[in-house]
Amino acid sequence: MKDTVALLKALADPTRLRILLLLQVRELCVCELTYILGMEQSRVSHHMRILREAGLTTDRRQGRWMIYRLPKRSRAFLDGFFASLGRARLGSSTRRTGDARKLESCVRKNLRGRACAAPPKEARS
Amino acid sequence: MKDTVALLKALADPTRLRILLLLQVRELCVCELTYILGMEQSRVSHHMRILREAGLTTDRRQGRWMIYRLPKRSRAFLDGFFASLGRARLGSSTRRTGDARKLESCVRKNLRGRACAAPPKEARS
DNA sequence: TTCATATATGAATATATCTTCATATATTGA
DNA sequence: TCAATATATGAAGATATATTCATATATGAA
Repeated sequence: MKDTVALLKALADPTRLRILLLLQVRELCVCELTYILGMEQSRVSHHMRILREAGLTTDRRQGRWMIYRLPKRSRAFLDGFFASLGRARLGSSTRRTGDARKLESCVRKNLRGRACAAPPKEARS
Repeated sequence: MKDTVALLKALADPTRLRILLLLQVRELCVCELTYILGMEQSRVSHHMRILREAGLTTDRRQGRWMIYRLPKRSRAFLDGFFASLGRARLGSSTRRTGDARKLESCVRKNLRGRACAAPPKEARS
């Protein structure tokens, strides 16, 4: 029960849901998430800690970047979990916030280590 | 997204999870829940308001009692939702807390209107 | 109407969670 | 080694949530 509540608390936050939806598409470093979410780096890191401690994500260091991803078990769990919520609830609203679009631009332009340092809440120049 | 987060917040609480698991078995009035959970009546009522506003429960008045139950849609939703969490997580721990046992004693002895008034955190005399 | 029971609710407090700021650590490259 | 970049983290402040206490409302029965 305690574990379940802890897991649900980790999931019951809009920022963390956004992060999980993004990680379903692709593994991401903190600076990419910072760029996509338009938030401060420390804020993102704090959320990543909560996700990690809930067992939802794993990370590995790659050079200066810390890469977060969904391990297989989380991926399977989240598929079922989001399905139980009704995927219409989440998928569409993600696109609405532009997360998906920004993620694509990270992928396309390989922004890691470049636009990452851009100030939050701004589009890249 | 906002709706989803609100729903998850309603679910991410141990007391409310206990209540939902109990309502999966049987509709219950507040005094029965107060007895089973061993909590103050106002505390239970506050939680019931949150569950109601999240659309998870409905209620009807029956005499002096307010009866809460899971409408069909919630029942279906919760089946899927709990399944996605892995039912081992919840079912067993509910029995451990004795909720199931106390619920049975409510059912068996038809305690509504009798043991309901018993002070919380005590077994009936 | 008056009393007892069942429930709801506002307000105060307690507690938990989130965000921000400052700063520490780790890595890379000059 | 020094500087720059990427990330983590402790602490303070801000905000949200939960609990308790007092009290209001509604019902049924005497």
